[in-house]
Amino acid sequence: MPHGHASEALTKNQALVMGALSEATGPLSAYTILDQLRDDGLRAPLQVYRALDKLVEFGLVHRLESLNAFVACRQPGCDSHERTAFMICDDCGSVIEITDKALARRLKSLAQDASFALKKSTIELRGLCAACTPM
Amino acid sequence: MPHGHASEALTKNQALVMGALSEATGPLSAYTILDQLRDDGLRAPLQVYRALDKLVEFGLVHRLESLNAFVACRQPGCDSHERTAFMICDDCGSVIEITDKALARRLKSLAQDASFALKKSTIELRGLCAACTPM
DNA sequence: TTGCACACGTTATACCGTTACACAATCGTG
DNA sequence: CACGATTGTGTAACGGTATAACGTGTGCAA
Repeated sequence: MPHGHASEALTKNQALVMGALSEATGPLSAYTILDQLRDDGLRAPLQVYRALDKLVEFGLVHRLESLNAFVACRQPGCDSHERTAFMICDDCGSVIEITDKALARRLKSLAQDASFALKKSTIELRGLCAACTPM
Repeated sequence: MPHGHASEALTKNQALVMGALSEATGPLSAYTILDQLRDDGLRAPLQVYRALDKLVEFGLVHRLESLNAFVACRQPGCDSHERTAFMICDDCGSVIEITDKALARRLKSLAQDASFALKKSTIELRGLCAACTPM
């Protein structure tokens, strides 16, 4: 199996959760995932949360803090997973995932100015996507 | 009749919740606030959440999405409340509140590039503050 | 073999937030 | 003033989010 994270050998539960997120068009909550996977043998929240923890760790899934939900990573390279920004449409729920070097630089610089050892950035922009913006 | 900002005439519950947050050294969860205010007559979560909603609306309090907690706004001017960034120490829980024009500009620009009508930015940086960073 | 690391399964519980309903105070306008 | 509209309040019940504390099984390395 080629390159990096994306080819981790996932366990059964991890694969099930990853599958649910990959097929979804938008973010899913852990409990929504659980409901979708009951027929596949998942019975308890913890089974989903454990899988999600690993998938986030592998860089395959992002957690959206402002939604308490999760999305599959859509980035090609999937690097800079810790500096990804999201635009979340309050109307249709769609999520745009972006990584921007200038933004990352600015955050890094701000952290340095404050002597803050930056580990992870949560950047979630709320508003209306192009399709949902009235003309 | 909201216009001032910082000197709003708060209702009783709002003042109680604001007081709890102002005295705290760090973020408080809604339930922690409730516990602290039981002796002052607050009995139910909703009383706290209603006050918090208003305080956030007034710009006196920030919600930290990645903590599910709330902090009193420490900014002098308290403008640009929708574009504030936070550095949250994973060790001691302290919160540094900053607003940065360059950062705000970059986010606005990214949103424009995506035709995204930006309403609110959630920017929460996790890591270690200066005091908690090993030398 | 023994110990360790890790995934898994289950129950119970804690924590976060809202819905629904009812009542009181306030305020603007006719 | 009287009326309705708005806003704040109080309570109970509930639903959504996440973890604690058990215990099991497996693979692997010392």
